[in-house]
Amino acid sequence: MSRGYTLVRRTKVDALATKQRLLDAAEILFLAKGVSNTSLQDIAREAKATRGAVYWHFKDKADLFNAMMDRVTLPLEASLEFLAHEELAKPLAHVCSATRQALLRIATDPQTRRVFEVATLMVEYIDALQAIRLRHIRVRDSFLEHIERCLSAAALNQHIVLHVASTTAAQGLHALIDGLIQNWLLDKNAFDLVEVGEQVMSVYLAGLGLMPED
Amino acid sequence: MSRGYTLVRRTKVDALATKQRLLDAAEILFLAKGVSNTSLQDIAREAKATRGAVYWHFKDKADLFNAMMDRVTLPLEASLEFLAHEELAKPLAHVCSATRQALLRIATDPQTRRVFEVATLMVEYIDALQAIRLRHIRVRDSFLEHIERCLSAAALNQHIVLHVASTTAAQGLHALIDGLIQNWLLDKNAFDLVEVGEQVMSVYLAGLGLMPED
DNA sequence: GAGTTTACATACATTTATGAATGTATATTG
DNA sequence: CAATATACATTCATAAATGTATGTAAACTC
Repeated sequence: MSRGYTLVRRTKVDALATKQRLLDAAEILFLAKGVSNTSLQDIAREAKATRGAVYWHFKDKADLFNAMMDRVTLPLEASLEFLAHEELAKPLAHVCSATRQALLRIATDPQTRRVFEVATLMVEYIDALQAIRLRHIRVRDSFLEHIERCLSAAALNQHIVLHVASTTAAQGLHALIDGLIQNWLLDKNAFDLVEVGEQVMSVYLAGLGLMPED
Repeated sequence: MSRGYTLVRRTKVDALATKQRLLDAAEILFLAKGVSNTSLQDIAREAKATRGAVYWHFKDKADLFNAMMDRVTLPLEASLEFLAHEELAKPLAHVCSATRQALLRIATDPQTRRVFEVATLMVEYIDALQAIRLRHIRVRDSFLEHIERCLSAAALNQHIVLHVASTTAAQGLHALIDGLIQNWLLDKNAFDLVEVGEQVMSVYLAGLGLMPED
């Protein structure tokens, strides 16, 4: 039964564009209506495509979700990885500026903010999406390791002994930043993320007995 | 068409018991499969009832969800309210012990932990459930106010000036505890919630320039 | 330039959740 | 003790989402 198929010409570049449009649409809709409340139909429509396109590019919704996350988190992880291998003359200043960068990015880059907000507020950490929980844990752990090394190095540099175990110190710093981000996402008018972030972090570092390096 | 209805006797007490069983079932299933992935059918079955019972006691899933939250958070909020009106001879010790209590409760009381975990990881903050987001914000704000008053009072008592604005100081402390809880829920084997909580909090308070009161 | 693959669009079958409607036996009330 | 309300259980109709299967035209390959 041959009925009117609309003329199209799809090159590889077009296909990639379609894929990105689908991911863009997913971001928007996931944020607006929640992940499980958004159907693949919705996504296709928003991207001006059909479910056929969705199923061509992705196995299912979980796969699409993961791809959406990857688009933002993989670059972030890569830059973290880079930072981790950097030589650290001023480890403390390094942690501070890296954190500042992260907060600034979340506060100013719409895509990053969208995806973070989806990941923290608009998705359920069910089995089918366990990849994100595991990745979340993995990223956190490598982040913790990095912070811990920096704090230890800073303590050594400044000839002091941290007031608590370096692992604990790192966990606290991470919780502080993480908690701040979550709270900010919950209500963005409550405070200035970057400003407050810097201040409370220096409070915490002072509490550890560390002096600012700059 | 009169066909075998199973004999039952339902008194008001029974009805309340049924309602509680439904809420218990919801807690378990929401935690295991996520809120939106759990049907009212599932809940009824787990509670050894039918959807008829669910719709009798609750308007819909959102209503049931809110009732489940209320069962745990209303008592918590009440005790917070109580603390807020308490006379504060030792404001800092008070904040510390209240926080300790909270962490201990989350770490040891299964129901509290379940509901917190559902609220942070297993639910999407969609419009239909906006009540929880609003409540979350409301509870946080009253909590922040309380902390801020305590920190200001402590600073006054100790004749010092906080290193940052009291609002900011409170936001940091809250983010620290909140972030710690979230991280612990994400992976309970990563660290001891109560132990690490106490340590990082004292680090933070020291950073503010405050001495322990006890 | 014929064949194959790509990149979708469309159609179909199945499952599933929901809300409303209705049935009904017991409890409660006047 | 008769009437009514309670506390469900059952049934029904509908809507919606998913995955798969299939159609198809343009792009790519040799």
